[in-house]
Amino acid sequence: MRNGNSTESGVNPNVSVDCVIFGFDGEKLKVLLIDRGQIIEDEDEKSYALPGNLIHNDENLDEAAGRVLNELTGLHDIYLEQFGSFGDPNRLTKEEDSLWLKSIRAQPDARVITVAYYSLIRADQFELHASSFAKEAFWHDIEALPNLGFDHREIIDSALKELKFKSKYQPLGFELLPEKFTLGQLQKLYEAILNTELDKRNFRRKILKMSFLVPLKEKQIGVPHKPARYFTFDKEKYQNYKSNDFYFTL
Amino acid sequence: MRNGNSTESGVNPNVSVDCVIFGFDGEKLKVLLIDRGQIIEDEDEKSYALPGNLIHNDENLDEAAGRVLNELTGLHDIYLEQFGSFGDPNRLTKEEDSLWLKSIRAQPDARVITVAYYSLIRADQFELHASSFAKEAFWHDIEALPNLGFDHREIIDSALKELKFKSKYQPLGFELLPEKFTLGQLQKLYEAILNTELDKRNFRRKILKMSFLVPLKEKQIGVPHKPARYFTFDKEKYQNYKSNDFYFTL
DNA sequence: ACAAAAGTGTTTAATTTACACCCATGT
DNA sequence: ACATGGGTGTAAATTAAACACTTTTGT
Repeated sequence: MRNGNSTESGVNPNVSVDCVIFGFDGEKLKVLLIDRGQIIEDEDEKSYALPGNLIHNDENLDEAAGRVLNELTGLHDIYLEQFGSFGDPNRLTKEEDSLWLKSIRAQPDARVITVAYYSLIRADQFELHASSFAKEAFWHDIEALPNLGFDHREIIDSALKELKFKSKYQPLGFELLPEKFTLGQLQKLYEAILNTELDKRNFRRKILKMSFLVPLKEKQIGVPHKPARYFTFDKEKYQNYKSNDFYFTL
Repeated sequence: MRNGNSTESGVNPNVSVDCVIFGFDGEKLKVLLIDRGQIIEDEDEKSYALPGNLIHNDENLDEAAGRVLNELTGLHDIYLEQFGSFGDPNRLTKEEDSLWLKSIRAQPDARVITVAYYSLIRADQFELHASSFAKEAFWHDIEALPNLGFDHREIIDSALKELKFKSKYQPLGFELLPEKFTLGQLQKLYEAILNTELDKRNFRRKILKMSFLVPLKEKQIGVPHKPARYFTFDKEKYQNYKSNDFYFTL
């Protein structure tokens, strides 16, 4: 069967990483996709992909994920969490995908298993700069995803499931949130992830009881309503919370 | 750097699977290890390993894990759950490990990332039959592990963490338990995993309220105390429970 | 008769849920 | 003045925690 010989120096032909970057714009959840710049005869057939690529032999998996994400989208210093590996032997066999692989890979038919990572960032706080084989990097609504290459739909579904799970069973990490935020924004984020509405008073009470949110003096300015107080994470207390396992009812 | 060329037909030189099989003997948690049969000058330096090996190019990861586990230990039809991938470039560089790899692998210096699986079974309900490069397969107490090759210590720690987490946040699956069991046995299992003592009455009330445990007519026989009723899982109700996410306070 | 684990309820404390009004700001 | 989201408390229902005695069997 298909198998990998190494010709690209230091690139491992059989192992890739893929990044599912969730973005929150204050209202809705998005995913970061790339356009591989293929020219397709039938426009409706156009497909997009997650930022991902083969690993190098001298880097570990986390490093590879960070590097690949940076190379394709310009994002850097994003906390990435591994959530699964996908290795169906047929995951690369869509017609379009294999054409595309032929155009960029030394061994386009090699068996590839991919290690998948996810993160959650503020969509509007990071600039995207597509490069390498990414013609464009852009946010797409998490509902109604476009055609995706490979098994990337499945990978996104799996990442979303993981994100939902994690958000209920442990607090969203400071890694995943902007330095300062209002409780309203935080609630909207949880609502977007869990796809439900939450009671404002109960939400605030519970999230504050955990006491790793610290109020800042700063408040919103220029908003056409009572300005909300900003909060930030106390990383130490947050770590304590994370190590004692606990549950979280919103 | 080290990189894989394929010479073993169909074997992928860069991707392996490792299985952390937890066994419960009614009292304590064990892990299934293999003896690779190395002759070591200094007996104290002897090291063991998890059952694991390279994948084939025509099988998916779950299949590979099942196959490899069977080849090395004789276990078959064990439900295996993927919980992480390990890919430090230096994970294969212990002196003894690389000697051993030279003796069994076509490309002993290839970069290998491993996809790890775990399971939990009754230690006394399965017969072990070591074969392939496993000279012996045996249960070892989870406390005080012996020297282990590669990064297998780290992989076991990670699996145990996952098992603890899962056991608190969703019920242990029927996949992981014998067909019939008493509530006392089930409680002992939870106590072994969580490494705590639980209140008998509270435990029974809570676990029964979930109602996927169904009482059988059958009771223990030959025990020198009041015989306990056997229970079994109702798989349908259990699946419902699993899909609605929920929490579980023991 | 004794040892050993099975089986069973109640009381108290903590947590969760549902719910409505005033406040500060920009336009 | 009005529209917008911020901010706040309480009562009722549910859930969690602590705790002790009787039962059934084998030896």
